[in-house]
Amino acid sequence: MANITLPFDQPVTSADKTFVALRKDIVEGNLAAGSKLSEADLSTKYSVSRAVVREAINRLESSHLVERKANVGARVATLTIEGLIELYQVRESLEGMAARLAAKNMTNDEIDDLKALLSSHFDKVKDGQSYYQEAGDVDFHYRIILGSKNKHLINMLINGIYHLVRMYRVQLGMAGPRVTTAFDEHKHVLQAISNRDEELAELLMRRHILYSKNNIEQKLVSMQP
Amino acid sequence: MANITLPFDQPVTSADKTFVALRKDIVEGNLAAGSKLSEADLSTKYSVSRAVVREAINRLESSHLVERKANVGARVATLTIEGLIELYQVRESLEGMAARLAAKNMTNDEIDDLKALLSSHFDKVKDGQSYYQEAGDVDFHYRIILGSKNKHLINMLINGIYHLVRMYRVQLGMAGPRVTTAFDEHKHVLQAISNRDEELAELLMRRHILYSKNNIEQKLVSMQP
DNA sequence: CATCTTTGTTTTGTCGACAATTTAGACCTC
DNA sequence: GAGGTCTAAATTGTCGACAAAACAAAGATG
Repeated sequence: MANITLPFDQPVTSADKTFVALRKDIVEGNLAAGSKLSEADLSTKYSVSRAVVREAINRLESSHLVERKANVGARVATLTIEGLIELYQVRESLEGMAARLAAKNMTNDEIDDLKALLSSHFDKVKDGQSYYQEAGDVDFHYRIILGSKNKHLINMLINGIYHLVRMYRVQLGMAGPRVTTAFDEHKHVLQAISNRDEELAELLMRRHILYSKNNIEQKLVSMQP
Repeated sequence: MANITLPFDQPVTSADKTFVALRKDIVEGNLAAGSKLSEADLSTKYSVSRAVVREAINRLESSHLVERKANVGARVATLTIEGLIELYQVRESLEGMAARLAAKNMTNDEIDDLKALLSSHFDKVKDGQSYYQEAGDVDFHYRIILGSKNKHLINMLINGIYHLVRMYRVQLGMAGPRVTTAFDEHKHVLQAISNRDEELAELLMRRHILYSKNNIEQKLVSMQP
């Protein structure tokens, strides 16, 4: 079986660090959505040369977090409802495939681990700790994506789309309920994977993401007319 | 022939041109798969500074055409059967979604245009001109991808995956038949889109790509044991 | 003989300066 | 006052030089 090169390479070079720092500031809204990114300003702000800022911005562009025009400059991506919908369409497609491949390629050990993780989530949900907002959900999806063992898929989702999703979540404040239902959905997806039912795993994952999209969309239109 | 050069911004800056030139040389095999990309060498070869070569390489990395390690350098992507399979899995997922969205979002005019294009293909196939190898197929898929009207999807496929697919096609010599069957598959996809049947459009597109993958895979294992 | 260290070379990473382009505002024309 | 043209400022693009890290070859040590 093809073994995957490790997913979490940590930042080593200066451009790496600036990239990560910038990404964090963008995702968390310290750099406002839609605002201009002046290379000179960022250069002084992060205490590095303009060259490394440029390289960082280039990578941010590949992550869909900034948009760039030749001879004009870069702007932080703007957040719109249409954009969110488009993003979730891509997610539905890719993560559905990830679930399908996970049903085929995850080892039994990996599946067992994931079951343990999910049941630890269940304990916390049961105890009334309404955690699950973020970390738990992300962790579950992460493992399935990695379980697909598909290099392109992993890279696109984890280095690409994922951070943009988080940017939407953070800045539009998706705390929301949907805790217990989402938990059940996760359980069913994992059950399908455990049964090696590729078709069902994909179907359930797609529905899970679709529900999630509808939920968020509904919230947004209700508070922003 | 309606060989449309697409509504994508053409290279303007020097780094853009170098990026396009490098991409071409990689896709067509002038720079061997797996070979090392020395910044200094490329700098002299393309008569630009090392800075622009670096920027071009960075973009090539986002296109999955080169792999890069910090403090070590960049290598042209290597072509393997596993890699090809993974690539087609992603294609199946994304282009399936593109077809679904095209069934929803393409205008009637766009659909009519595509019908005209396809019937012009039919004439050529009927006349025995075994064209269709490349341009026709690509053109058809392109239009559906664009018809999805999904920015992320379009960008991922056209700026990303697409060139890697072409690299595989060129370097592994996929001329192959599969002309008439592929043509029929295109016809049926378009029919579903015309009927605004999203579900069927996605299903048929996924099958079309899956068949294509199986076809290529079969060829590869027969000539490479 | 194998292994580790050292040292010199090559390659990548980072920097500051200059060139080219865009942008903003003053000025002119009608 | 609207519109256009020109100049000046600011910003991005490109370059060559230096710093730091990886690589390779020779020598030292057990």
